[in-house]
Amino acid sequence: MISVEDAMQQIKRGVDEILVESELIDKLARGKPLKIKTGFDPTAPDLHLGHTVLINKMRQFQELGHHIMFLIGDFTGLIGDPTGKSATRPPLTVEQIEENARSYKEQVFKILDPELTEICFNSTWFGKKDAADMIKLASRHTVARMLERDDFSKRYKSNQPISIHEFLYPLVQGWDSVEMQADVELGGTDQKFNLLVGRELMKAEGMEPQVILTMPILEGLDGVQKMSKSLNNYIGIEDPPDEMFGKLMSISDDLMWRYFELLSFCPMDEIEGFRTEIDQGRNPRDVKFLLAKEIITRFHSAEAASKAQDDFIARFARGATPDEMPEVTLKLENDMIGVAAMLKQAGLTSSTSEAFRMIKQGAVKLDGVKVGDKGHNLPKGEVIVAQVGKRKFARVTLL
RNA sequence: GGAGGGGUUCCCGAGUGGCCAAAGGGGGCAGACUGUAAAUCUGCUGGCUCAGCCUUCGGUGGUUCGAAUCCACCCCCCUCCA
Repeated sequence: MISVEDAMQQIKRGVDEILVESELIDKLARGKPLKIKTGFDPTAPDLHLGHTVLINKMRQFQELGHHIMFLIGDFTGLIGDPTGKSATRPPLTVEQIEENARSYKEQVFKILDPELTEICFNSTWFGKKDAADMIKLASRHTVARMLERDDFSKRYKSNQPISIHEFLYPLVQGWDSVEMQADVELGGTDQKFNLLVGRELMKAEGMEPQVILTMPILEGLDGVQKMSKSLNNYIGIEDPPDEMFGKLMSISDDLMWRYFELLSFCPMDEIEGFRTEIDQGRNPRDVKFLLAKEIITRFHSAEAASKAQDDFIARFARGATPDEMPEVTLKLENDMIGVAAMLKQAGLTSSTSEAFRMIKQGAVKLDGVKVGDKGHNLPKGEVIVAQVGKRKFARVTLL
């Protein structure tokens, strides 16, 4: 086993905050595997790289020999998560939760070692609690303390409603730590309050409190807002290799360093070496290649990563059309079809109007030749490669 | 329960009878420049059989030659009071 100092140095990578650091050092110094808890919603997991920041940290602990406890909050899921007051989420059924858990494993085990990961469900202990137990749990915390939480206090001050049961969620999450006897709980920075409640409850139970370790929320492809599906600035871990490659290449150089720190397993001193090389004239693009390949290797394979890079170079560095693209067959009603109608039907533009606009802007190419005439017609029987912008292609057969 | 304010195109937000498919900003898309970078600049940003036509301004009816704009009723949201 490596020294406590070395372990700490690795653990600190990318971390936002460790509370309390000295306690973590003490725990590590005992030389026994620590119980590392991380909780996830039981909602349908469609993980993107932002989620993997946390999972990567779990893996790191795993590599350091600690015991990973992957908690699925199915009990809370059965009630329905109230966060986000605009829409009350429908409670999940037991079947849905089981399905989601299966899906979680499939995705998460691309990073974690299944042999060394324990999957837990908080319904195991909360399912047995009755109303009196819950009231007792509720009595463990005060309203004033709850209002310390930033989003609660903001809502309270601005007269936004806060449902009573929302106060119960931090307590439920905290109690999970008691049941699991967690040594460390990992979470996003937005979870800090909830994680601290876990410490309080453990202390009240006479246990040694968990150390909490928060990870930053990863910025999306725009480099500013958090990575999320709804902002469409994400890279899904199930994205195809070419798409992952393209998305990773499109991030800014600044963001690349951030991604290296939080998404790569490459040692920090090596990453610092890349910085030096770029300062000395190395093309940042080539370093970005390394990042893209590492990530695609993780979620697909080394072969897929190499191929994605080759395709990328062929397509963008040399301007070739990709050899794999959607095949579309259109059945024509007449002998001819207008370009705009064809683009829409082939799914390359969302409407005919948009197709006209794209043509006007010089974004449309057929077999590599720019289309200038928006009234251009194509005869039946043609097979052409249609392109809109730099990235959208389709091989269209007109029947 | 009472008093007041508001619902406009993806979002924010102007517009208070015709010049409004609707200012401005954001976002998005495209083009130039590149490393498909970022930043910057330019253009576009409801739909269609696209120099023309059709449908939009919470909903339904009405006034008018003509309504996002005026009237009636309804629905929803917010603020203050209880």
